[in-house]
Amino acid sequence: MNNFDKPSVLVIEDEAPIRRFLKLTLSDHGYSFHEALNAREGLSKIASEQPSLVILDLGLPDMDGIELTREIREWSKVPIIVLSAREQEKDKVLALDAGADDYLTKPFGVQELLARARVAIRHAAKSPPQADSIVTFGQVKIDFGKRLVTFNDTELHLTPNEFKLLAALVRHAGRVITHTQLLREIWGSEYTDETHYLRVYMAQLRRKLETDPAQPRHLITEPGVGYKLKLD
Amino acid sequence: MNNFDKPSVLVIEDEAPIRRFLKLTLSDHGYSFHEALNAREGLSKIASEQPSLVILDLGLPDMDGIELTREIREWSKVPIIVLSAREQEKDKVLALDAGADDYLTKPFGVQELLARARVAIRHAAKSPPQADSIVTFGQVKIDFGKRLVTFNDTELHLTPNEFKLLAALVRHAGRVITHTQLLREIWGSEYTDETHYLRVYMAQLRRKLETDPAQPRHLITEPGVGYKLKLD
DNA sequence: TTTCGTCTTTACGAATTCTTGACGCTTTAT
DNA sequence: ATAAAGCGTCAAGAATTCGTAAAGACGAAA
Repeated sequence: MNNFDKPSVLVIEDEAPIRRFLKLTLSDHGYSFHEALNAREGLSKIASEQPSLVILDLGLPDMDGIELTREIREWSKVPIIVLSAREQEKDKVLALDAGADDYLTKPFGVQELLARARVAIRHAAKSPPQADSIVTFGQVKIDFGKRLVTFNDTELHLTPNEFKLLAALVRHAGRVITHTQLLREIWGSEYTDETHYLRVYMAQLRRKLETDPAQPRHLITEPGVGYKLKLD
Repeated sequence: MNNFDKPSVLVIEDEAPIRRFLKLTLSDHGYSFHEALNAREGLSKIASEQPSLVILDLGLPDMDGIELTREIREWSKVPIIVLSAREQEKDKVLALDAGADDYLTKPFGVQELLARARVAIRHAAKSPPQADSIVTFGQVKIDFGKRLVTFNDTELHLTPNEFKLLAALVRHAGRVITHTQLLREIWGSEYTDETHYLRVYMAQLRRKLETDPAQPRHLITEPGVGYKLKLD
């Protein structure tokens, strides 16, 4: 659902090693990662994070995984991939019929999981020709699905870094994001000291998106801390 | 697609015993059954029978199953479940990225196959009906049914790769598609670094489809990201 | 075998984007 | 008040990415 730039995955898994493993592989492959340690937390995070995919371990402490699948399906269409140690056919049939979209037996291969994740997300993207997630502020409109930004309804061009920065700001709209956090999200964690980059790119964004770049109304500096995007 | 009475399944499989076995089980479980013994026959029966699901064996005599999957996906969204004796992860990834919706290793359980068939058909039921097979932009007209492209009403010839690239662009018309995504859809997931392929084929497409190839109005470059097709 | 069409690979100039440093302004600390 | 630090702006050179043509590789058909 979160159409900004990266697809996001919610992993519901109580075993820490597998969770860590999934976090690494998924983050490495361009997914933003969220986690829940039990069914209850999983349900609430599906609602709050709106992930584009749920990966769900059947053996959770507080609720049967099949039951959880059914609960999710009562109100959400988010793709679900079930992981399980159980290889019996009966389990697979139950999970799939409960509403799961795929079923993988542990141990599974990373590449296969990633490929099946792509299939699940591809399905979801095609389903209802859902409206793109569009964010507006001032005279600016951002269509993340089309990667299109308009100012006063005239299309304008953003470079990759400009767009990534804008996306990061939108992702955390309304709140302050620290320099470190922004640099990590856009350039990677080796660049957390290059606050210089932010100054240059914020200036470029303001020049393109603000009516008066010298008096920004939306791309706000939080001195000594970071930046924030004011919507409205 | 045949939503009226029974869902129909097309099995593309050269080994007679498996074919017979599938025929029995599927018929027993309320599916109407069609069969094809090779890839060529499979392609033509998908067009003529419009099945609601294709079950496809990778080891066909006349064409690589992965390639067949990709060919089907150029013009059809019918759900595809791949059967294979090969359990290697690489094969699964290739098939799934080529457009298959699921992958089962032989020997497989009947109940599991049936459950996965239900999932596939459930997905298809949710997605919107087949997209229009004729697309126009500028002076270009594309008829996907006939695999025919005209410029100013004069027919012009596209090579297989040119056509695949164009089809991928049309499939995502209006939005930016990343290099990785295009390469994955056209050449497969092992080619995601060969961005130079895109450059030469985009150039060839522009030469054939744009009035002024140096100033493209429809086949647009998004520097550092990918390409997009602007209709209108 | 040759021929033909297509695909793959290479090379290089052109275009775009990124990085870097300089400079001046403002705010904060001393 | 002065110094120091943080910020905004600009622009030049570096680095990357693109477009294009053309040559070699490959396979199918004659």
